[in-house]
Amino acid sequence: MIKYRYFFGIVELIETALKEIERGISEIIDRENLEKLIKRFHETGERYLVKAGFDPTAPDLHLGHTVLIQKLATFQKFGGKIQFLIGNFTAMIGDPTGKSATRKQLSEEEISKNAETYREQIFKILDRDQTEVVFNRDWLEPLGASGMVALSTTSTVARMLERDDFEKRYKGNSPIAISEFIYPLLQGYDSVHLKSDVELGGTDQKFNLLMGRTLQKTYGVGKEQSVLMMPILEGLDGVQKMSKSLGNYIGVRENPNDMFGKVLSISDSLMWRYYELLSAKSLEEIKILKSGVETGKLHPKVVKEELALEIVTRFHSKEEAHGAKAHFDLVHAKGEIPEDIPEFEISESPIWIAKLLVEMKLQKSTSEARRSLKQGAVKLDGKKVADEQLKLDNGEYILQVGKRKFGKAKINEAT
RNA sequence: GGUGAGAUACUCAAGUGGCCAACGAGGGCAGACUGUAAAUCUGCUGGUUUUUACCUUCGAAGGUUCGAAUCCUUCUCUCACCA
Repeated sequence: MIKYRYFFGIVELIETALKEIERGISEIIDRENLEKLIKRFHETGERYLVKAGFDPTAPDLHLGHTVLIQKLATFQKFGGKIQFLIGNFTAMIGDPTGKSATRKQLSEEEISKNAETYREQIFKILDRDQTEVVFNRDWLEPLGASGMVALSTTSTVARMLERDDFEKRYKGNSPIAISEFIYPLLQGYDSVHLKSDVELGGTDQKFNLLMGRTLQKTYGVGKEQSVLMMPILEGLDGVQKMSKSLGNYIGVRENPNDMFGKVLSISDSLMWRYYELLSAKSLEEIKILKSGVETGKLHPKVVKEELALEIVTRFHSKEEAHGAKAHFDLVHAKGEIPEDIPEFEISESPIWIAKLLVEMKLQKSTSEARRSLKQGAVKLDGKKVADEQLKLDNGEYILQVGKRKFGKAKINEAT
């Protein structure tokens, strides 16, 4: 970046940086501060500190997280040094944001295990040299009870109740744990300790992010962080946010076939949202695709496939992405049976088909299996099963429930 | 600490002695139509080696009754108001 200094004026450089950084964001607080930081970088080469925190509440990162991580990568290009904060302390409390109920607490082992995988995964996107991975237990634990009390005097219950989700729960007679009040304070204190210049988070984090500014002021850090909020990526259902606990997510470590299939299963309208927040394509290119679909020149499915290819390529490889597409076409478009379906050895013969489906984990209970059979949702070797009393003898069979659940059964009577 | 209200299936929410495995809505699953999209229509949505039957569920444990999600007692938890 620096070398272009000789060709462009500094004002243009700052403008370019800001434009890139602001692409797709939902809100920025204290933009002037950010501008100053970028300017300082260009003049002196001094980097500014950009913090983003993640609570290791599940073992894998998903595409929702990568929206933020990609923005961090953008910051790295424009003079930001990333403070990648793993909330191994705050995860024990559970962020109350957006929740309608108190979160379950996680055990220490779970948290540290999850934290480790986070650390591995982020460097698929981030530059290692400009990233510092920090754990908030390192300073929150030593804070101790007295430090906590001091910290909690900086805010009031009334202030906490300003928050929508708390207010709703409070009015709706749902419980709010005291620890949940502590959460924003701790997150804010992280910014005090790290002396962050910028903090990045989801829009739903606004309250917590602003707490960082407030506390930096209260504790006399000498600066107040700019706050950049990213929109929340909707999950596969298109309604609720992508989240591990809701199960509507695409994990970055999922295999290419699943990843591809999941992207293709999102609705057409949601596809544009994913393009906006996840694609490396420029806004211009996306606009062209969109108008192509609107005028009927492009089939939406083709456009969606392109998105799926891009995403799979990012986390795997180009070859694997095309392999996944081929697999998808074979299985779904042509209605054929995939080759890598789970196999089960069954040692009971003859076995009632409903029971077999449960053994193969294609159905949860024989009652459920029975219902599926009645509805004609079960296929045996590609043919619909009409007889719900059917029993199968020794042999190999391919079972299918609905469109997506497959399994191969090897029935061998125990001798 | 006192008083009052409440706890029903994945979620919300009916049901106040038998017609209750429990209305309805959302969600989910499946079928039709499609592009494994959306929208729409239809069916299902506690369990059981077999289902016009049986078993277990309405915060927990006891009790009354031929019979309880419904009545009584105790307990646990939540909320509100008061202090």
